[in-house]
Amino acid sequence: MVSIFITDDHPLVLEGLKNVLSESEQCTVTGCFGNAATTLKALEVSSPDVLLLDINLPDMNGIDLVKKVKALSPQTRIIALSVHNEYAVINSMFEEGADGYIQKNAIGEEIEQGIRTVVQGRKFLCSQSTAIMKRQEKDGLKHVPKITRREREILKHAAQGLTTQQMADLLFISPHTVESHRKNLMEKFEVKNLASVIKLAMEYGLIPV
Amino acid sequence: MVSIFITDDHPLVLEGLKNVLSESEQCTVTGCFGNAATTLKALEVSSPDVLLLDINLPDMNGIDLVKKVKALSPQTRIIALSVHNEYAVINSMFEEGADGYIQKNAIGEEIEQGIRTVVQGRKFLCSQSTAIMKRQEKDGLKHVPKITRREREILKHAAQGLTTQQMADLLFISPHTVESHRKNLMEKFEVKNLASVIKLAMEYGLIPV
DNA sequence: TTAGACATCCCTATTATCCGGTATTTTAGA
DNA sequence: TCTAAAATACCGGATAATAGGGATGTCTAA
Repeated sequence: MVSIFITDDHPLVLEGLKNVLSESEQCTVTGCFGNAATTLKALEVSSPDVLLLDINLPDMNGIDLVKKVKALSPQTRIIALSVHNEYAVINSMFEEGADGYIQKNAIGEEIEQGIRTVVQGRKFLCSQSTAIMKRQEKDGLKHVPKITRREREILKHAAQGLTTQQMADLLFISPHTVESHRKNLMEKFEVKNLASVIKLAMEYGLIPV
Repeated sequence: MVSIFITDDHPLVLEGLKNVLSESEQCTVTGCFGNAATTLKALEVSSPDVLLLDINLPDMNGIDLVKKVKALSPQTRIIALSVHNEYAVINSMFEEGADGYIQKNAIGEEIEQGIRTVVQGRKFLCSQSTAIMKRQEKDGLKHVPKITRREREILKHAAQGLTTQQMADLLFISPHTVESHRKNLMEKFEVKNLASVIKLAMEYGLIPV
């Protein structure tokens, strides 16, 4: 019997997952959580075989969460669930220790198949994500950029429409410094202007809404 | 007995909704759809009492879809489902004829409550959205801006990082024209630079991923 | 058929952004 | 612990975007 934790902030998805898995003979859902904090707390006391993990939770970003989960419970296989389907996100997830990646618009059977695959110690990708991985191997970012605290701050304010001068005044630093951070952001995202940085950062869930 | 159509591109959510509603004595799900096209086709031949409608479908934006549904089946009450929770989106939905708005992280009971409310001819808002509506009444946009085809095109290319000159070359128009469209976009979104236009447009689902 | 929206084009300041650097302070690894 | 790397901060010149005007032909829905 495969024990399973499910973490998702949408009760409806949680309901759907429980429903799908209840039909399976080999699985048993031993825990359901709505955010990162309760999931991590639960992992301190018990380790399921598989964790179905929504990587767009309100209280932590997916990459950091996967890392923490692996540290707490190394033997637990992690299947990342996401509405997004981007090469960089998928790649980063696997680098951090995820064992599977399934898009949320996948059908129930793929979830079961994913669970079977990861408990055997193999990696799993849903069909749509497999397609993306094949197609986008050349263009686009390879990973979700790791940005610093200060850069995240600049990013947030820039997305709100603040100018360099306004950010400088707000953070008590020189406008040149703000420009420097912005430049680094553009380099990390491999684009030529801040508008596309913001687009990518939003797709990657790096800008809190 | 209240007949219900459900439209959502995530099978798991569909599963969760069906599950929640199957427990209710008064409701019966008479149709499930995964996109706008099949939903509209079904509405041509039958009209449910209530349509639970995900407004972030792959093939049509929510505002246009609600308008089309109302035109096809005026007596059907529409409850919009969305992961987003923005004043402008909610407001625009109601203007287009929606009867309810429920965030996808709502619990099952709120869905049932919403259905009961709209069949009585009243409007329904889930608790989180009610909070947003109260809080953000003053600042921010009142509606999702209606943008033209050309503006949408400029928006898309700008989000990809193209400069004015590059867009002009691509679309065989003068750079002045591109600047004009961009200026109009900033006016419609009531912001002072294109970066925040892109942020808002993404939040509103106006930029195809 | 006629107003209104749309798409197009133009001008001039002003301002912000982008780019190529460098310097100082933290952080983390050997 | 010491050192290398990363993060943070700063500068000046070139380029691009924004503000705030205005104008014209076309298409479209009332």
